[in-house]
Amino acid sequence: MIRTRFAPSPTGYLHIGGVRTALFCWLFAKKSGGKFILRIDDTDQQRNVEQSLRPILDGLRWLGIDWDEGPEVGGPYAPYYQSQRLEQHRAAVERLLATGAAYHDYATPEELQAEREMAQREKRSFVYSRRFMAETAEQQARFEAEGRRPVVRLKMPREGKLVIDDLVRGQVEFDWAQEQDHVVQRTDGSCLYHLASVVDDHDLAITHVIRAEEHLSNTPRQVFIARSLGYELPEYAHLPYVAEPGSKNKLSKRKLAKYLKNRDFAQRFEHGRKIAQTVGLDTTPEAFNPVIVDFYRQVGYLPEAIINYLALLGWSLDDKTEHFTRQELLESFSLDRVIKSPASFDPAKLWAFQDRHMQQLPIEQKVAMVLPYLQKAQLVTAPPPSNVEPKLATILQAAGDRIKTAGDILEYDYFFLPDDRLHYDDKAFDKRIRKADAAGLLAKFKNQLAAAEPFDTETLEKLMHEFVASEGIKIGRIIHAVRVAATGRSIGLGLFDTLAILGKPSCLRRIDRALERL
RNA sequence: GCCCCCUUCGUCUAGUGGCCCAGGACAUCGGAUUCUCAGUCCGAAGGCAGGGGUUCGACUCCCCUAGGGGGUACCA
Repeated sequence: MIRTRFAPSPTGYLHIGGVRTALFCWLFAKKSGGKFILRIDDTDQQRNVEQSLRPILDGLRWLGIDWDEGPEVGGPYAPYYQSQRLEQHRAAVERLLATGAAYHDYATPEELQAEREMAQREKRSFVYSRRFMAETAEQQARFEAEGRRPVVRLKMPREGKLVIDDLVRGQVEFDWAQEQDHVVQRTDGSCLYHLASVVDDHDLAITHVIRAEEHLSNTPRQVFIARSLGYELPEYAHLPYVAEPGSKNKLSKRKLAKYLKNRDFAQRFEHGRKIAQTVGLDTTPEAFNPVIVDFYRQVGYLPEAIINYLALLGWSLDDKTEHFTRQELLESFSLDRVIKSPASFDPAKLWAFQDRHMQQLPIEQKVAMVLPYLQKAQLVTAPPPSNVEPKLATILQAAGDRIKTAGDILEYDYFFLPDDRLHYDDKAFDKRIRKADAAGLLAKFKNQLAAAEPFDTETLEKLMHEFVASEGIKIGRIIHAVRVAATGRSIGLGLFDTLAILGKPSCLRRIDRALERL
């Protein structure tokens, strides 16, 4: 049984790169009927773990990356919080000490630093002299008499090689002599991450450690710990990290300002910000940032699109397949087709996936996605009046692929605004009505509309063509004017759909209002 | 400094010695279609980091250089 884990720290947000790692772990486990475990590495978090974890848990759930064991779902290997496993970590350190794989060290930081600098000056790698190593009680007593306090260090091998068969990188070799005698337990008795991680992975029966490549260099010390503890080694797979748009630096939440200089990034951000603001969300970089998964949830992206995009960020099936459902991913994913080099996050490409997945979404589901945005913008009450959902379905039908994220519905607020609260875009009004000298035509066309029966798309289209023919004008002269009069804007859905959805009374009132405005 | 990893169009990638004067996708730029917008269709431009080998033949194998990343913490 394959068991993989994702082990986030409770940082308060779910990073897009972290999601990619979680996704690969999830896919790998699930495709073979294994288990995906969520473990919380909260050893250095003092407070508010619950609160800092919330966005991570919610984000993963929203994306459909569900965990078989972990917070809120429990499991046979509980607890799944690293902070609740301290006893096991300490016990492991004791065993390391007992078998001679680790020792008490009484060197001061300054003494160590001096050795390090010496090594650097001599252009060789630093290896601790073990001058303050204490392996017996007598040695310990002597150092303690000098007022020194110990840490526990690994007694790493000083010869030979370690060969790791990494599932994405192939064979990677390390010289043991290059490794440090890393600290595993601090003076205050607390344990360090690598020790805790190895012990927890073993205790949770993790078979495959799939994680970011920043841990590749850390693997030797972890292998040493695991071996010394008599553990069977897990398989390792080190994933490349997700890089910034247009560079190979690691994607970072803190560099939003820099990323916004990238045109695509800025466009997607602006699009999202407009939506977030109209529904009253916090749009500070802390809360609203395209590097964080919440951004996409708030703007109304589809989890399926994000999953599809992220899966292809560092993995591919072949030279042409790009569109994957979750099920298809589960069927075709494999670690050996994971790329070794970092991949830049490209918001424009994510957008293209969003567009495609949205186009394929059935109307009823779009209605359900979009409705909350109208409610948050106070254009529709909650629960909605009975006519709203059918109306929304019609709008979405007419909108076709113009609505690319759920929040885009807010572009069409004019379908929900009372006629007397319709806002006119001044530029559009000026150009298409005032300068176009369209008042007379509008008034005439309004009379035609008043007589239209039934008031549906086909009838209105026919009406318009007859009108244009009888007036001997180009259709452009009237059609844009009508659009601006009815919606306040110069762009939108097909005009006849728009008018039909608005209904006759609204259309007439809005044209009147536009004429009065002149 | 030392160790490890990585390097194909702007970006994501296909490519495991001849199928490649390198294929697809996003983005870009043209053109067509439409009442605007979105889309759709057609087309264009754009790349094997550099240098040495090996080979009849190299994007593919080897070496070197350069660039990027990670580790080298009583961080995770």
